[in-house]
Amino acid sequence: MNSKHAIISILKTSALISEILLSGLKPYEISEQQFNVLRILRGQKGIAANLSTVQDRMVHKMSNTTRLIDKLIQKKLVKRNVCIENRRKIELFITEDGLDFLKKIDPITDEIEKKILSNISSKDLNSLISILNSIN
Amino acid sequence: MNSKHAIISILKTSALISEILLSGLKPYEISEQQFNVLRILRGQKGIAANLSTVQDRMVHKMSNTTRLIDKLIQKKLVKRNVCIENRRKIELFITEDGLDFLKKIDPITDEIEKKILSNISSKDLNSLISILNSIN
DNA sequence: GTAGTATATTTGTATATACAAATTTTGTAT
DNA sequence: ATACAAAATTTGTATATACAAATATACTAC
Repeated sequence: MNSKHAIISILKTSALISEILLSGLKPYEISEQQFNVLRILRGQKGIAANLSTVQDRMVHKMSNTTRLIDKLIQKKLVKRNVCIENRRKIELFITEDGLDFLKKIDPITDEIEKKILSNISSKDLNSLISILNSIN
Repeated sequence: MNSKHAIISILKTSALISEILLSGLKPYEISEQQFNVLRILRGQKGIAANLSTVQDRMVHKMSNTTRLIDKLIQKKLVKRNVCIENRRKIELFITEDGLDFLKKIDPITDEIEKKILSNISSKDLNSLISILNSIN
């Protein structure tokens, strides 16, 4: 009974957050997934990431990360090299343009995220995080 | 700081749940959204639902519910009539086939949902639900 | 009743995602 | 070395979703 409620609450809340975030990203012409990948690459702090690493860390494990990254490369936000030690792998980096781009968007998403959670006490926020983390 | 963690936890948990549910639905060749609409129509208990009503209740407010419902009609799981009092509106019903179909899938999703949340105490489950509901 | 506006849904088209098969490279056993 | 299997990514194709414009009907004021 309750599990059904919980599941629906999680899915609905997530969909709501995605919609709000997406509308914030829209003026910048970047999709939620592209934005997500860009932040993963920034998190690497200069260390190369393979495609499969990126895929593992993505929120949505999608089946076509190659083409998603193609888009980011077209926009010059990401660079792609073939890995020398293992030519099957590729190495992905965020570019300077990519870092600048994120810096521009950071305050917007920060504000959206705070606003969405503004009703929640910080105690509840911590409970929420720990309960959710015990699901994964 | 914490809001970012919470947001990511919600999005990731939701994506995980969707993936697991989707893999459970796959043998039945129905998408998560189609399944969602079907359950909304069942919830109407025989009362007609308009397209816009369905859209409002959907987890993901998508822009093309017409074609999603076309698929359900092709499969004979849903019926569509033009509303007589207001010919702009349409009336949607779940069919007997649709009800049978859901009855077949219910135990599967029930089990998946329980399994996903099996680590969570019922006290935590209630906290989770109430915190999430205060976001929407 | 006509014009203008609002409502509800549908359609055209572009983009995104899913799935399976193909490609390229590497590792392993013989 | 050769054949075979595994790993990492890419590509072809089908389906799903997003967005804007179009259609159809109803409502309102004049």
